[in-house]
Amino acid sequence: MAMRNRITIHDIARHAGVGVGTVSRVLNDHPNVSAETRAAVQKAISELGYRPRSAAKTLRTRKSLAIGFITDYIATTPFAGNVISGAQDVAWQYDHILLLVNTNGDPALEEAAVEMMLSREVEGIIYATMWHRPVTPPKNILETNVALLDCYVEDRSLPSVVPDELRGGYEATARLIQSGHRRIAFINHNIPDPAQVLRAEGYCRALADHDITYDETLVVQRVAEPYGGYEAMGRILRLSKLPSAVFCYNDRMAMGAYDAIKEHGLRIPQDMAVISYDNQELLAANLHPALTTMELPHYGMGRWAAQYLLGGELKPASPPQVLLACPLIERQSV
Amino acid sequence: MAMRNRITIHDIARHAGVGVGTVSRVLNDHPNVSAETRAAVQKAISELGYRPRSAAKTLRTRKSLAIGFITDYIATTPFAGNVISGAQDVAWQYDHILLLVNTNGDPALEEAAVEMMLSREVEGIIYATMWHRPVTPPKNILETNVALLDCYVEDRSLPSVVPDELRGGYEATARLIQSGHRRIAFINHNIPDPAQVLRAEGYCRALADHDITYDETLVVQRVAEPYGGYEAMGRILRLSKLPSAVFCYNDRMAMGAYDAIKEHGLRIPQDMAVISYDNQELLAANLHPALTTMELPHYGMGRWAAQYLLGGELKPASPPQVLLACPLIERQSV
DNA sequence: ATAAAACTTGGAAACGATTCCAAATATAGA
DNA sequence: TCTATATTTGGAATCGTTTCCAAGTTTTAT
Repeated sequence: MAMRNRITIHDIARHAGVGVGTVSRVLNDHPNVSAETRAAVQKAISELGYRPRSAAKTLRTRKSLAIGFITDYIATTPFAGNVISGAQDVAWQYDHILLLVNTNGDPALEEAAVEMMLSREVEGIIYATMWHRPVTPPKNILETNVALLDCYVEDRSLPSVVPDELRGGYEATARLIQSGHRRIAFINHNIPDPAQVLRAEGYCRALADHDITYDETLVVQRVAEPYGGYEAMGRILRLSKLPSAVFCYNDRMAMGAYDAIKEHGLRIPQDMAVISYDNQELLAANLHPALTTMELPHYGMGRWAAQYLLGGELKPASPPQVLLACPLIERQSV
Repeated sequence: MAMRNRITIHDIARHAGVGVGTVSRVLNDHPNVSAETRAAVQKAISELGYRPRSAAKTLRTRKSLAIGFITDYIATTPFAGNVISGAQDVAWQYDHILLLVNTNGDPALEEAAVEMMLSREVEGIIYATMWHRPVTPPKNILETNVALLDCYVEDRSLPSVVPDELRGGYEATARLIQSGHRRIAFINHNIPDPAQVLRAEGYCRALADHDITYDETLVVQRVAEPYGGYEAMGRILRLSKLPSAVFCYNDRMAMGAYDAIKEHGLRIPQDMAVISYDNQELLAANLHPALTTMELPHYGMGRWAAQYLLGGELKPASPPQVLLACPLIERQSV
């Protein structure tokens, strides 16, 4: 293998009887090359099996046709593939490639990764986290363009794309109300993070908009795992006046809630409707009944970030803070 | 942002009062540079904020310090992160970066991706699939080093790393036998693929090694989804002589089997032990009881592939076909 | 037919590193 | 002290493109 390809643009030029400038011109299809010349060069290229050396091009043009992608916990989440896929799809569309580094959240590694990417003169860097939160990226990242994905900096000084949690919380709740539910419980995460507070806010606003008074006994917070959901639901089911629906912070908690509901002898959705957040296919589609849930726009965020970096629009003075909608995935639990 | 860094090795040389060769030498810590000179150069480097242009280095040395990573369905599987993480960890250790392209199985895109990577003079390419199967990679991939990951070519002409399905099937079955089970059902996928046939083979051998006669009524094949597992288990539970344990093709089928077992009024593991394959955390850890399963060595395959490409050992004449063990993850279902 | 404008073309210079060679300097051995 | 050897050093050549300029050719307008 690896038979080294030593053919250069000069060989092509000689073989086609033209100058190197001309070869370069046809390679980059510049105008102002006569049809015959172009054909001759094309022929030489295919005859000699020429392959351009991208390092030489990058050196001369200062464009690497690459964007960096730095992420934290890629291995521990099923969402990673979607965001990478989104970024990759648009990168490819612009003839760019993704330089990927996974850091496991190690700041030293992050900084080294950025340094490596700067050396490679990337067009920009996507800094992605696997759950929505504020971050402080290494400062050297400011030497190129950045797009924060599923995260943001507190002072909003960097462009960012995150899920529209508030609207998601609102719409989930509204969906329940629309089905006739008036007494709706909310099982939330017990640690404040953007998703936690914004979904709660959405829940409240939806209630208010439909003249349902907020009942604090209906919202209970636990750890965001199935057993947390189970506990929370258990508590709710001990209430004297039961709700007819529940909105869960995520699919994992909903999974636990399912168990509690079933153990309590209630049917889903007839006796208790359930809606949740994340759309972890594996889980949501396979629970009984299948779980209705708000999807996190991972693919879309990937696309947005790459598009922002490569789209070439002037970067506005104040960095955009984009919220992407979380589509409702209807299944059987409502 | 993007304040262009125009400092080169020549600026450093001038500022430090040395020649460019010397600067290069300290940059690559070659021996034969006096301590004072080295210090002076280091000083100049940090004073001027020099950052090497990797394109120039690559052009001259023909080493890009990068490896390609081509994969098919990255978005649709929760395993993608693990294999990328494995590859990335060793790539980084060798100061290399991953160039990632996701192709969704499109052969034209695959070929274009390889071409791009060849232009970039990668050290080698990892060609990874998301489920174990034979493949035929684009021919141009042969112009560099390749490592096939979770796949192989029929004629075994390319190095490959895959899970040791046979041994996994054997050990899963043996684990059940070790717990005293003698009548063991096997719910398998209904489409022959390497995992399907090899796990079945492992099951058979384990039985044979423990003098249990193979009973074909105990093995039933269905689609590899929860409902397939449910159907299969239903069929098994209608047998006049019930097994006391079942080995499932994957966690998803096991999920369906759980439902059937519970509906039939049996307890897991007391009345029916369950073991399966894949270790999809999200599922396996959250079923009740938590599922004992064989883990697919995704991280390990990622490491192996990158190590093979970068390790620098002479490539043996006959390409290695590596089998990686699938560790048993003990939970509560056996 | 001629001048002006528009296309084509060749090839030198540049991008920024590494590598090699020859020269300069230091060290050791006698 | 002087030569032989080892260590340091500077700088030209090189990697393979793109870009620019000047020159040559064609087309158009008058």
